[in-house]
Amino acid sequence: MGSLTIGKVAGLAGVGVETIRFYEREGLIPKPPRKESGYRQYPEEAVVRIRFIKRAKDLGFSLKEIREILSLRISSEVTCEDIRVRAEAKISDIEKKIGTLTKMKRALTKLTSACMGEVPVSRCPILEALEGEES
Amino acid sequence: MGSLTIGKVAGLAGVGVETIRFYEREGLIPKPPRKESGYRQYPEEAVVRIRFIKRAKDLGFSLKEIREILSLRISSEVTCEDIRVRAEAKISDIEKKIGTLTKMKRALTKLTSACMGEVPVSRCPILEALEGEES
DNA sequence: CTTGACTCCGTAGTATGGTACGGTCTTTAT
DNA sequence: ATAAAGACCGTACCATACTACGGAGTCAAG
Repeated sequence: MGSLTIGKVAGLAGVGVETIRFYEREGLIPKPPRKESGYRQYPEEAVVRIRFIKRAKDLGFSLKEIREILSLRISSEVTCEDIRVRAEAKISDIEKKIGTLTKMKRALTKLTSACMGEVPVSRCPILEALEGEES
Repeated sequence: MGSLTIGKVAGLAGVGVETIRFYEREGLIPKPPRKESGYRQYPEEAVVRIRFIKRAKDLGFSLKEIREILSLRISSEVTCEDIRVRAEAKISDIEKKIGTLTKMKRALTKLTSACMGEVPVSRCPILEALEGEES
């Protein structure tokens, strides 16, 4: 108990076994301890971590960025100042994404109301909603 | 005037010329009219559309999904009902993304406060903040 | 009226993020 | 005790989204 095989972790996290081995090679998850047989033994936390990776990927973060985000933790090797600066940079990335998504949502909502017959649409509201933006 | 070369569009949209030709092949942007020489002539709207594609990509939408979003417009070929249904599905995707980003942001903010010396952090707040979630 | 920057096209190559294969060893359920 | 299911490994393959190449034609500034 308190230790899962790779297949269990994969099932719980909703990914394939090969994906977990891939993430291990890529340094996104720590190498777990092994049994004498060589089988990997994961703590339950591994599931949480893999689910996090999955979500972050859906949000447009690359594995490289995710690795960076995951490495943001307090340790003796990095200064707090350094962590703060990097975390703040990620926060601002995230805020930008939220802002753009909010605009897209408003545009789509406008489209649905137009479809309810409330407004005649001359141009594409999806494109209009994002006009005049700097990336 | 009112018509741009592919290079101009690329510059204004912040992508390469080859990317635009690629998007055209993939059906993400309409085929523009040509001069007798064969040169593409883009309306200024093309820039807006390409910038939209760029942003949507950053937010984790695939080109396939972006093509779908961009095809959501009122025309004689699709019923309003159909558009409404598809737009609402996209809206709910977007809301989910916003929700997850908001959680990530809160987690990172917590991390920065911890770094300001306010709280001692025992476990990783980034992972904790997303615990117990279903995708 | 030349010359350098830009366009055309098809095809090939690259980076990212997996996914599959296949042969061998381990675990587990009957 | 045995067989099916699952794990091990390296390597190869795949889809997505570009990016580069090369040879030829076009445009526009001096």
